[in-house]
Amino acid sequence: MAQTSVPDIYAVAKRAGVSTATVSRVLSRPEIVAPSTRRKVMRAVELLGYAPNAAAKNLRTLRSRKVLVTVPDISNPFFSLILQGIEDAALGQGYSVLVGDTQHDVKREERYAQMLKRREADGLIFLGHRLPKEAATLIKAMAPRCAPVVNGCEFSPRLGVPSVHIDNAKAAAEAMDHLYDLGHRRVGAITGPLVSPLSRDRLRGALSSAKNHGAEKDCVVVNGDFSIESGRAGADQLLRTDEPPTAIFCFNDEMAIGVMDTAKRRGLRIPQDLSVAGFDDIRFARYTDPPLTTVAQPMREIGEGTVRLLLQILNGQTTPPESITLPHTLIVRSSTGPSSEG
Amino acid sequence: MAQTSVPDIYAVAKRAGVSTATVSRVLSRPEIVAPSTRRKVMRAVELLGYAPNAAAKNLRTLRSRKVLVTVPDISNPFFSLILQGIEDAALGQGYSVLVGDTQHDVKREERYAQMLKRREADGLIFLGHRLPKEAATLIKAMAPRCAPVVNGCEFSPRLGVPSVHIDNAKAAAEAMDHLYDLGHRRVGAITGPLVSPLSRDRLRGALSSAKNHGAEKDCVVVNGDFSIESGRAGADQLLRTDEPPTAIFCFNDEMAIGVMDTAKRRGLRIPQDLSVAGFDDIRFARYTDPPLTTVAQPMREIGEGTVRLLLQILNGQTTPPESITLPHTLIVRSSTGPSSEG
DNA sequence: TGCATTTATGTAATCGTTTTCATGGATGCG
DNA sequence: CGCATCCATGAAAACGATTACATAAATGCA
Repeated sequence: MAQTSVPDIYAVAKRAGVSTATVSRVLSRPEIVAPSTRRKVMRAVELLGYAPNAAAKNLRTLRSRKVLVTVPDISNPFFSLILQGIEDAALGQGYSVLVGDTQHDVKREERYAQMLKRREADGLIFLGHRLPKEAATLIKAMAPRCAPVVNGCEFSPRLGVPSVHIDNAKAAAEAMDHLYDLGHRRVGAITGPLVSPLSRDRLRGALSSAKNHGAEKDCVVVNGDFSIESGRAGADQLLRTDEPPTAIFCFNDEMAIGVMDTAKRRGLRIPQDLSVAGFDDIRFARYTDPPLTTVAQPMREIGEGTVRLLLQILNGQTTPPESITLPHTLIVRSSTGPSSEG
Repeated sequence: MAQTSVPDIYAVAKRAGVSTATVSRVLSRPEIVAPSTRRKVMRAVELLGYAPNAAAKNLRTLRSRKVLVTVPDISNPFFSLILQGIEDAALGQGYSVLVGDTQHDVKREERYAQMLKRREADGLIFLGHRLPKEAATLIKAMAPRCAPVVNGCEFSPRLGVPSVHIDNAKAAAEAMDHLYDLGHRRVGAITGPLVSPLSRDRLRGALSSAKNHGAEKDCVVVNGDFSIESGRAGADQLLRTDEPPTAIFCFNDEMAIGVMDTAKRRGLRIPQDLSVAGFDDIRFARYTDPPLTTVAQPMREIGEGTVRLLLQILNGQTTPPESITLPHTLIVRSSTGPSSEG
């Protein structure tokens, strides 16, 4: 009694009195079939509630119309905004997004990359700094920048993969310049993990600014890992010295939040006693107390850009795409102020 | 010269000197094939770098081993933590996650739900409050709670879909009780969109607490939409009255952040002049200034729970699963304090 | 009107697996 | 030793679409 089974293309063809080829054509290139048949078929499709089986289609066409995105930590607002940009752009192009939260774990990164080989996805966008081995193999087997693999945020020419990113060195230098311009001399910096090119670039930029201001000797760098906790630890380390810095530049906003928290607990006022700057401009940066001076990255645009690059590769009509550098902006709020030592 | 094409199961079979059936068996149920053959096959698999084509497998088995998750806004830390729980649990069970950021848009919700019909995914976990039409059809065609559709956060018996959630009414009541216990009498509440059962439940709980404390008349409710901005607007509305509330309970943490921001701008001290409580305990709640009193939800566990429910349905061995209510915790930090009017 | 094109449709091969069924050899048992 | 079972394997039929090729009808043009 109940028509339980899912209708297939044969059911539609039969119902419309045409062949399956025609049904397929109506659904994919309606313009090549006669209007009258088109209507017949469409009616049957609607009547039966038919939708083509994705697996069959993928098998036949050898494409999945899916993009795999590996992200170090979805719950990190920085990454989730990029992801949103990716998802949005992908949807617009008829692709859907498979996400892999790698939790910074190599094993998981590799596991997800395997999905490429299974043709579970047509391409990979990875947001970490490590290129999975599986992807590396794929790349070596193809012309440079022709493998369907794209990076977001990290830029490293060695990887042989196009990426979308900002000029991290320049951005970091601008943040430091801002602190020096306010009259600070002893400036601390809390980095991210230095295995990532992104952190190294920022460090390079920060140090070059210090040098430009003749303050290299007074610039002390401690390593962090982008967590609030490590911002705290870094602040403790920097502030317990005899001549503590009067300003601290953190390589992301979370660490800056940790720094402010620790500084306040130590009775320091921000920015009067300590200026703090961050990086990323996550949504909450403007609601910290005081609002955080930080470098804004165009997260959504980074995400959208990676999709654009990937599709260029997948459609493969043009020459292999170049990496894209997007503009950043230093946003001065009230967590930074003139040095009280001036 | 270059062995460019991807190896298929025939290549492996040939190389190992067995049939494709055997290769398939080695890969899916190794224990049923003789150890010697198993080794031969595995060697060939590794040599050729073979991985079974997902589309072919899906087509043959009629399962995709994918879960579709629609989330109103990935960049919202509340949802992204749930998503992380989902992703984690799914990976553990050999499923991967297709994410759909719906941006609260019905069109997009429907569009994603279509993927179920295409068998792009085996099941749907939706985190909003609306059940997509496509899913509703599916549900009606099956026994109650047997369709592969599960909800997270929202509980509404009417939907006919199991869900994982906390007891929102009780949680809201506890938050309000806490304020009344501190001696507050004029308490404001800023709700979420009242179309969602979750907000309605919280409102019910909040009002019942007010009633229990004989403070119904002094409880004023304004509507918000879970954004920081709406928290600000709500605060303005509540605070510009003649006898403003001495405490405000917000239905999420973002709005609480907005409220604190506005209150400070108006020169109020928190908690001395105004107590503020939130809901969710997002990561930043403990780093606001002062740290936010809020109701903690077990986001990861909610995510994991939805996967468990969904897999129960998909494996369909047991009876259809019941909804799950997880425990919440009121976390008292320093954004709430005794009423100064006491 | 007759022939060359064009247009609309159908037939059937194909995508790469899994799995049913059949089969031959090895094993267990009296 | 002979028969019943069991085990390991292979041959071939699905799974549900797309599309190259063939063909018949419609059209254009002289």
